[in-house]
Amino acid sequence: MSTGKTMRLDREQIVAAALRLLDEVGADGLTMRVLADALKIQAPSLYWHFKNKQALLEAMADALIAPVARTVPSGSWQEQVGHIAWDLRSALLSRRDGARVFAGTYSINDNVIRTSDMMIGFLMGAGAPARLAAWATLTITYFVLGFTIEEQAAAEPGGAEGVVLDARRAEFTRFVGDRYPHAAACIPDIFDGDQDARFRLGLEMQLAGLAALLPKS
Amino acid sequence: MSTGKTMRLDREQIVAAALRLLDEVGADGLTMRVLADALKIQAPSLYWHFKNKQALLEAMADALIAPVARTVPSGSWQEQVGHIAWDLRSALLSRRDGARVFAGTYSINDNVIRTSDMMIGFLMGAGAPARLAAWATLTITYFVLGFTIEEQAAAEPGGAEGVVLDARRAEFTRFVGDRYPHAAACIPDIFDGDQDARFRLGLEMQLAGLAALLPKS
DNA sequence: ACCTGAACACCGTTCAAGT
DNA sequence: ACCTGAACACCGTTCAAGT
Repeated sequence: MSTGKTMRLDREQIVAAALRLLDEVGADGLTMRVLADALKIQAPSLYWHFKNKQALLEAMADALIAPVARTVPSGSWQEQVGHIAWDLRSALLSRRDGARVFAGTYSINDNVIRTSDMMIGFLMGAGAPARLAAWATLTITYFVLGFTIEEQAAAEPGGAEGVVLDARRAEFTRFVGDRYPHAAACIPDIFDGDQDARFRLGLEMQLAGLAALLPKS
Repeated sequence: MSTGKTMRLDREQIVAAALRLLDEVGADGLTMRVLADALKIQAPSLYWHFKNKQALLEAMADALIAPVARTVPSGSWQEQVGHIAWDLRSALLSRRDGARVFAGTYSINDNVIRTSDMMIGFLMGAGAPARLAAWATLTITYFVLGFTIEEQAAAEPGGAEGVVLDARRAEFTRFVGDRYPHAAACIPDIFDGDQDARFRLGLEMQLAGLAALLPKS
């Protein structure tokens, strides 16, 4: 039970440690040596458990979204699909750089299939043919990933609150100058920090688009 | 005019060479040393022109989408926005790993602002308030990026045609087993290779969603 | 079965120095 | 102004060897 000195490691413990470490050092800081240090082993030992770093990252990605789509949400198909999308985003947000790590592996794992299967099922239940259900599921996933990667990038480092966001806003404003009036008019909205509201709007857009493509019943 | 031996380099030539090299070696193969070799200089020389590799990648990203939104498309706002989206995808497709390189920098550059400005303008012309125009532009950009990254990843290496796709299909099928009937029913559609048709559908979904969120006029 | 020590073939980057 | 040579502090990964 207590952390004995001669405890052998298994894959699960390594993945858990790697995810914990991710919060501390970020995706770029998570090297095999740093992870090995945290586990009090030598870096080559990790290669007994995982054939390479990519395999470790895939296991991390799998674990990251393990909580998603664990229960079957009720309500309209919009509520059901929306529920999974919110679930996925919050799973990715649960670790620093979670979305980047997840997208970087773009692996096929058990939890990703389970989640997709559920979303496809909801869409079919709404009357979508297989083709639309499959492709729309991909499209919605791209949206959630792209959104969350950017969200975490904007939040990034130890810097105080919105310091990164302010810097980017200044850079953006400088670039825009007075040459791009439409973009200039949107600066307050582009750098609005209410991520939940933005996500909700993007998701609404996906669901409304989907509704429009559903065959008339 | 001819390639003299003592020609000095400028940033533009380096970026052009880097993009050319990208097609040969891919994003992972594009190291500072390899690029320097191709330019017949030493790696540290590159740091006179670019403060680091990230800055070089940003210049590449800028150059990559320079052709996008070069003329003002006509037609309905759906056609206008759609035109930019297709333009963006084909610019990213023009180089191996183009979408990955572009997304990886997620830099603010002149061409990105020009493109966004145009799209925002079209949406405002369609009656969207600034907030919707800005956020929808981001959402559509996420879609194009996510889609094209996956598209290029599926096409990837020197392998014959659809060999990577077939391997992934086999892996996917194995994972699905008989536990996920909805996903299983979609396998032919998920691994359908007609990327243009998929892109068209995803784009239609974005535009239909957008239309639904536009204030009634 | 699980881990170490030593090494290989790389990276990006710096810096003094050359022309 | 532009480039080189040499070096630094890292990477991921391999492999024989230990227990």
